[in-house]
Amino acid sequence: MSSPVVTRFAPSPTGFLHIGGARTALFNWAYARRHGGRMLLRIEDTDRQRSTEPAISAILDGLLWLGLDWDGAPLSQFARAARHREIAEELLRRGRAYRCYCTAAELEAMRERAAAAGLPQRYDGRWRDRPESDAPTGVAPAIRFKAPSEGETIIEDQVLGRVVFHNRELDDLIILRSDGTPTYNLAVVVDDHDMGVTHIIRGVDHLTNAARQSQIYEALDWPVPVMAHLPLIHGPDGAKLSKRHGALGVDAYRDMGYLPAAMRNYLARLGWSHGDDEIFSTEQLVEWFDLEHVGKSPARFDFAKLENLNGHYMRATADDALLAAFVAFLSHAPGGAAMLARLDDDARARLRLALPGLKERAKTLVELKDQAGFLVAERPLPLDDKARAILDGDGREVLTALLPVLEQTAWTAPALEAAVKSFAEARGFKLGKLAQPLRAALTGSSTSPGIFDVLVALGREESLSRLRDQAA
RNA sequence: GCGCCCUUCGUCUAGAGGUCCAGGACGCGGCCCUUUCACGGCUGAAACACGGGUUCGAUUCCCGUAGGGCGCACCA
Repeated sequence: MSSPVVTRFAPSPTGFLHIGGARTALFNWAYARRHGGRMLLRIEDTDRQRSTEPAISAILDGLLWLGLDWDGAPLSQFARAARHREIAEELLRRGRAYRCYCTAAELEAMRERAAAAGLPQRYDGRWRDRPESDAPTGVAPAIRFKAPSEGETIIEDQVLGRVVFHNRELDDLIILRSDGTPTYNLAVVVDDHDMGVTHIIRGVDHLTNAARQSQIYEALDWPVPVMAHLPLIHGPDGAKLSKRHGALGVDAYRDMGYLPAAMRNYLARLGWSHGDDEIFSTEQLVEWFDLEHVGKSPARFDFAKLENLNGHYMRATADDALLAAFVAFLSHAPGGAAMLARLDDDARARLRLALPGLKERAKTLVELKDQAGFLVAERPLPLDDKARAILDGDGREVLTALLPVLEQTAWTAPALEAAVKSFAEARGFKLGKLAQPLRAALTGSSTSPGIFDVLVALGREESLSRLRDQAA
């Protein structure tokens, strides 16, 4: 095989694709692409209670929106339960697993006793060496892995380095539930092996699992994949990411008006670096990505930086592409439908004209939407407080005087600018004194893009009639 | 509680024993540009958690301490 690297992203479909998962997927994706390998997708849906169909599509949609694709069809872990059971039996045959007849209540009591005594809460191995003849009747057994009780299990982690676990710290975990369904650690090992996964890149929350899984690989005489555990993403306060921070689905970021390219760039930079490079394309990411430069410490999610980066991408995106992205954004963004409904071909053409000026100051698509509102707003134009104050001042007077000048001017930005400038000079005004009421009357807002671009974008008739409305 | 992991400006990070009185980016302050807001340019404040070692020399290696995180389910 010429492309030996196989990575996988293995979310459990119990909710949306959150930001940490998105980054894990990105790293797996980048690593696979970097090495000309494949990234597989596996849905860890063995928990039938919590796994849902909507969650699966939310995750797939999230990946697609982010621009991350995978190789082959997504694999359902649940569908492979028979194979997992088969391997559990194999472990039993090899003497590396045993049946445990403990009841839930018994295990609970065991944990409570350990906690009360200040001891580690582990299974005490009471069925480990007990003969089957002791089996109580009427109790369906679970199958436990017979973990080595001495020595150490070592993970040569590509991010963390060598991590040593003392085997006495790791108890005999259940690999097959009493109802015959596999448990996470068994399923993961079997699937990763069967799928030919060579590199496991996931969050550090799986580090302990890595040790247990490594033991299972060894018991099966299977090669252990290369492992890399990524530090988690924290909230701005350093604590766990909560809903009010960034623990949102990627769809929430989409609705906040962030561009996928900016998200990719930001996420890649969170915990990974390539020297001092801050802004880089996805192609560069693929070219540069490595595990050596993934940091070991958790990173805090910083919206301010994401926003700044998004601004860069807004400006860097070609007008037509940005327009397309914006229209797509409107179709699902809160309040976007109303604007979309008013965005006929005519309005779209104006928007396209105004875009170069608009995108300079919009850091997100949401801001773009707000700032482009005047292009499709119904008349009479709603005015914000500041715009109203300007017009209620001497704004109307200025407009009235300026109107005839505009009516006689060629309708291009430079011509309009020249005309307004010479008018200002003749009157002894500062340009701002003219620009402010113009802007207020045309956009209903005191903060907006270049006023001459606005005039052009709106078109001669629309502009003049709006100005007449407000001057009257 | 037990185990494991982490620790450079407020934040993301560069740094792989001398090149570091620690560099970049975001954010923040100032100045410039400017009709507003942005953009851009210049500039300022801002960090090697603490304590021991090792070494001629530690941000960089080792050991503690403190702080933080993750894990400890018949969840994944």
